[in-house]
Amino acid sequence: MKKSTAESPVRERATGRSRAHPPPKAASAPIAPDRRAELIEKASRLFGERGYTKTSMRDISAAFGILHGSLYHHFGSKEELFIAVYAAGVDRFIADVEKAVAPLTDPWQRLEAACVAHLEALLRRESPAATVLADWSSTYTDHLRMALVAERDRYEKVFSRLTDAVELPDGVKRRYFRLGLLGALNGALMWYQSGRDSPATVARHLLGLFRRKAG
Amino acid sequence: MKKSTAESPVRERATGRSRAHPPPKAASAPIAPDRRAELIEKASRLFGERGYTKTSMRDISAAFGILHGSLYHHFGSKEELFIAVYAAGVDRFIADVEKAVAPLTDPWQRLEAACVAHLEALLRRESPAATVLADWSSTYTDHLRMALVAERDRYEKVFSRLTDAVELPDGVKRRYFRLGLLGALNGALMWYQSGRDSPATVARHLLGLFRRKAG
Amino acid sequence: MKKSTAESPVRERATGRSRAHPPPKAASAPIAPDRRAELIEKASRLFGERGYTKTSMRDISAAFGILHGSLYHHFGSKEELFIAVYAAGVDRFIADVEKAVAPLTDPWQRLEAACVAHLEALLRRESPAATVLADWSSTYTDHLRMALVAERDRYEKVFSRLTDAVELPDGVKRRYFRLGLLGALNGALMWYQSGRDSPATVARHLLGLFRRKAG
Amino acid sequence: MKKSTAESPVRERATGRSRAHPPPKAASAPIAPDRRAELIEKASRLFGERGYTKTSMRDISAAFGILHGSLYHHFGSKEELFIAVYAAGVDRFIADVEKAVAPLTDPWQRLEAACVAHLEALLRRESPAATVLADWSSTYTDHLRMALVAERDRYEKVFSRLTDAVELPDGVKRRYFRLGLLGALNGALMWYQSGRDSPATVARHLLGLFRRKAG
DNA sequence: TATGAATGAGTTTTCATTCAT
DNA sequence: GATGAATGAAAACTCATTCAT
Repeated sequence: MKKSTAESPVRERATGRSRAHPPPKAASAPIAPDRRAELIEKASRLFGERGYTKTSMRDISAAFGILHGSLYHHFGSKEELFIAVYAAGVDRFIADVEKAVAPLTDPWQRLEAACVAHLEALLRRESPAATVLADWSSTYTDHLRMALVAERDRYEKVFSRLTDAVELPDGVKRRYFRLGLLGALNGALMWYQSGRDSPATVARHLLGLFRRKAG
Repeated sequence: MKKSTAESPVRERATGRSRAHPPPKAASAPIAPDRRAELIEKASRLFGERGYTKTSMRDISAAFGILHGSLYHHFGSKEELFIAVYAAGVDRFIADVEKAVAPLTDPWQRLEAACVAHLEALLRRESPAATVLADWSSTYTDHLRMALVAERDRYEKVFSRLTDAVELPDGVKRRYFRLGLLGALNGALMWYQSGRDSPATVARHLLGLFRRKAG
Repeated sequence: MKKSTAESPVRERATGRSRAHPPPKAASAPIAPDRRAELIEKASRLFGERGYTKTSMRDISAAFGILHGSLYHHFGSKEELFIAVYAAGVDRFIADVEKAVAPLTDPWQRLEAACVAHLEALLRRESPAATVLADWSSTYTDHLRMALVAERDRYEKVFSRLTDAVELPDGVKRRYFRLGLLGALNGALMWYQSGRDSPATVARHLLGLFRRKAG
Repeated sequence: MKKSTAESPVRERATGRSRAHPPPKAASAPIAPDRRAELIEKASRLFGERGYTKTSMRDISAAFGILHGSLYHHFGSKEELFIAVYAAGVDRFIADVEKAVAPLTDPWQRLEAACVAHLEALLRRESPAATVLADWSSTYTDHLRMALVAERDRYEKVFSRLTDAVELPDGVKRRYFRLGLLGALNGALMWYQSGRDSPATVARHLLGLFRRKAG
């Protein structure tokens, strides 16, 4: 729902069906505006909660109120669906991070905002992207894994720009700085318990561990 | 349950190799010396490579040279087997870390040695413990997850002792320091590529990111 | 049923090309010129290559550039479509044979020309008629099988006229002569390999096996 | 049943499990002497009647009185089962032909006996081998087709020996003689109607069409 | 005529588990 | 301890067909 309107040009690419001819009869048919997007949304939640293997096409179709055979009208395979879901999740991560960063100019402030946005999105656990950005289960097919890696890289590229802008002490390799930071954040998926510090606080604290006074 | 109390009996059973001097074995029967340990070893490798869901009892029994029905003479269920395997993996992690740390006295040196040992064990990927210390797939049953968490905690307790000994700047919470560090290390599971830096080098560099001159 | 009576109207509809001089088309509407014939053509090729069961309505509609639901505007069912396709194939077989035979008068020469035409059409494999004239898969419904038999008979009638005209030695039953000859020819579907003798050569040689000097 | 005892050494190869160690405890366990052979027998009949695609694993398991999942205890896949069934059928064809031929010495008499045995086995339709020796549906996977071709060749080799022994007029290629003859016989699968001539009579008549007085 | 969505019954296959021998 | 047979539930996927728009 949230995402069915306009707002992110990214989704166009993510869903794959870039709609060559927009519905000309706009006024007459308010029927299914974007069943597909809705479906991705629902599947997202399930995959996010139960993981890839333990979420069956039956589960998804049931949640969507159709028979499982009918799912294949929309997606050719479970993998295809998962990739779409994942891509949508990455889109959202990127959007969140970019929105958080936009108004700021100081590199460290921008990075901090990004970490907060990242951790919040991660712990919201609305999409498997959350999980998969962090965890690397051996559960996937090679084919699937490759598609997922591509998506993950898409996100990391966004993150790289932020870590690259920051000033670091001599001898610190940017690559390890970035990967270490992301690792530290993503680890929270395993140990974070709501009730204690907020995601934002945790994110700030974790980033603090990596930050030096002067350099 | 059985294993959550004492802390050592578990290891005995699980790995079968933690005892320096072999049991007297005088009066008792010369039964199966350690089929069980062998089984755990084989299962370990499979679970480690393919993950829990994608490793079937058939696969394991085949690797062990028996029929899948026969596995149930050794372990009551797949979960039970997995927990044993996982516990054995944790044992090994602990053993590795403790061995690496033993000859040293300086806290930071000890921690560094531990990080190196940890990352090496992790990337060796010989056991699912590796994966599961790091990744938190939603693949498991609640029951299973609880058992696994207990094991993970067993390991983290060992790690805590080392991070607790280290001197940190004011304002750094030890908990986040520990979790951040472990997260950074475990993240390598996703991005480490043999051929570039060695696990040891990576571990040292990552730890370096968390280290301050004075305090 | 529809097609079993008259014998020619079927062909008209099926192939759409059996008419030497184009229909006057004066008064009538210039509707879809022959979408239907085009469809049959496309379906023909698919059924011919993959067989009845392994060719799905999806495949056909895709080859035709429409959605599978839309196929049902043209044909009420898969069986109906297949029968039409098959009938068109038989039409073509008949046309080929008759064209080959037309200029000749000597009975054996006419039969030989027919055999050549038959085998060439068969091995071109452009239509399931090819296959089905020869193979009798148990794949079909009773209903379908009956319709197909009727079509096959239509073809065999043409062939009968040619074998009946030929002079045979005493004691040779014409029925077995005809069926044996057709069997020998159709068998080539299984073993013919392009690159060796041409279909025409093979046909002549096979017919030769059935031919006696005097009688 | 018929085939579960001894009689054909061929079957050993056909079923593929040549039984390394014969059951030592012969006297004690008369339980399932050859479930596998029984299964092949049942499957044979079904495949023979309905064809490969239209016979489901469900059908087979039902006919055998077990659940469909249990079939996979005996055969790894439908294709594997079909190949076993087919091989068993070819075995029987070979056995029939060889038995019929054994007491005779005159080449033409031997060939005639073989044709009779062949056609009788074919029209008995007890196994898909019957069908597939004759029909070459495009229904099969490449993998399956190859396995089947190998089996068919095994049979044709037996037949070749018989056609090779016979004296033929000059100019008749033995290859086409053999293939033409088999084609003529196999064609009967499509048109034979019990009630008219017996298979033996038909076979003799068809062979007669290929036979010359002197040379 | 065509589309897009859905149906419902079917397919093969996988797998943890049980149990008599 | 091990075997071999079977269970039963679930999985992903296919496909002919229908129908409102």
